[in-house]
Amino acid sequence: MASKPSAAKPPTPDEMVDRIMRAVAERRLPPGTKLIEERLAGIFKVNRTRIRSVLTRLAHEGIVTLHANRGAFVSEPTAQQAREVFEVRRLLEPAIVQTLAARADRALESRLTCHLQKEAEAFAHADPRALIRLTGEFHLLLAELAGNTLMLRMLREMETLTSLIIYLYESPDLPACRGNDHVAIAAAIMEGDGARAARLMLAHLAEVEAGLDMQGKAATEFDLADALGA
Amino acid sequence: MASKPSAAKPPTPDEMVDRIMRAVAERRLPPGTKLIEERLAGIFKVNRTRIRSVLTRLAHEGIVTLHANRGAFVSEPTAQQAREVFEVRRLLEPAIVQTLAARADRALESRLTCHLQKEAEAFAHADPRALIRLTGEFHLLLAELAGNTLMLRMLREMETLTSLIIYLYESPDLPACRGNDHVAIAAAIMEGDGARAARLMLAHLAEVEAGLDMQGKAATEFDLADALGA
DNA sequence: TATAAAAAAGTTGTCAACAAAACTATAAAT
DNA sequence: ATTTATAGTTTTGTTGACAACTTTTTTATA
Repeated sequence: MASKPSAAKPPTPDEMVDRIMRAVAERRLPPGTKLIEERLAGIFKVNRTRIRSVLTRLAHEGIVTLHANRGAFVSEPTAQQAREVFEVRRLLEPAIVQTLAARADRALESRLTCHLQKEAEAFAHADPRALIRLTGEFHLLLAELAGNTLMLRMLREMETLTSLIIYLYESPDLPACRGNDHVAIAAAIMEGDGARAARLMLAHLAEVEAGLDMQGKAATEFDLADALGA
Repeated sequence: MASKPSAAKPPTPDEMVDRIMRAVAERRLPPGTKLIEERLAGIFKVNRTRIRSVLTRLAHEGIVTLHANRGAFVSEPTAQQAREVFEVRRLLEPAIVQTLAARADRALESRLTCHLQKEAEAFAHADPRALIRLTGEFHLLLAELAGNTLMLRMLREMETLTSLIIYLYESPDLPACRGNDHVAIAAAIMEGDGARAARLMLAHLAEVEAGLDMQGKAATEFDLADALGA
């Protein structure tokens, strides 16, 4: 009876941010989607003012783009922005796994194996939405286990951006991290081999980035701008 | 006549964010300061609604902390948060200078030498406020020159946090980067010696962090919490 | 039919007033 | 003298209305 009351409690701003971020990460809100304030207010049963602050926050994280007098849209990262995201991730995430390998214990192992099992299940059940979410959350789990909340926050943001980037630039192959990269990285961590874990993570990120085609869409946008400016 | 009209144009949200961030970085707004919405609205000649969104943004960057029904305060980073900031900076900034060293050219050199000259002048004129600002801006200049806007944004945020951290935890010696570290780093960059530049930057950050005393204040806070919880 | 102007609808930006909560000062009581 | 209760003040949180701007639809004209 209490599972889904029609008149639900109003969600906190954090919950709304999370739900929108998740929707973006799971690609239920593709890049370019317009986010109408009143519509969202209706969905969350909340005043427009609240939505406004939520959109401000999302815009600050780059997940949403605000156009003056025109509203909020799910961001469409440019190729340049995409490269920047991967550049930062290549600096942070290898360091994270190296740290984790140095202090690998039972609790950490169980968290990792538990997550990898979920990924395997999603793959086995051919549940692409869950798989997309889980492959992203693997990276966040590592950051969380490393215990640096600042870094976790930054990576959460970049992970969502990465989801948009993959949506925009990936060749049709669906899953971002489809190989067994995650398994190999986790194994290196649990064996305490930090250097190998870091190397594998770097290669993993490079592979994902290499799987993108950053010419197509971004190029047309630039051409358009040039054409109008000339 | 147009230099400072009493009825000035209303500043944009970005300008207000910048001005508050700068005031925090220059320590005119010390940690713990309460930021009263109506007061700010009066100062900027702007509606309270605008101030509200500005404070939301600053809170999202961690420079300001929001307490429900109690308002906005300039953040007082904990020792834990301080360590996290330096951990991330140690990962990003050496990489930045390494990149710069690889593509050092005339334009880059002139930007660097120009900035170092300003630092020297501020030091010579014994202008601590300018010196504090400039030492912080040196790190931002490097990020800007590296051309990664995402990283620049992150470092801007962390630089301001660092200013708060130094205020809270540094032993009485004033300037954060008082040595000639910046000069040495810039020299290594301009000589194209990326490895040395990275090593110097890492040492520089470690030195600044080592100059902090993260026991005192944070310890009392934790003790208080423990005492009340027991 | 195609193009351009004009009207209508929809959405965002701004504001001021009100409600709720927290803080301060004063007074009463132990 | 210290604590507790109470009233008053300040500040934040919320709401609804309206103005300004965009987009869409309709209408008029070539």
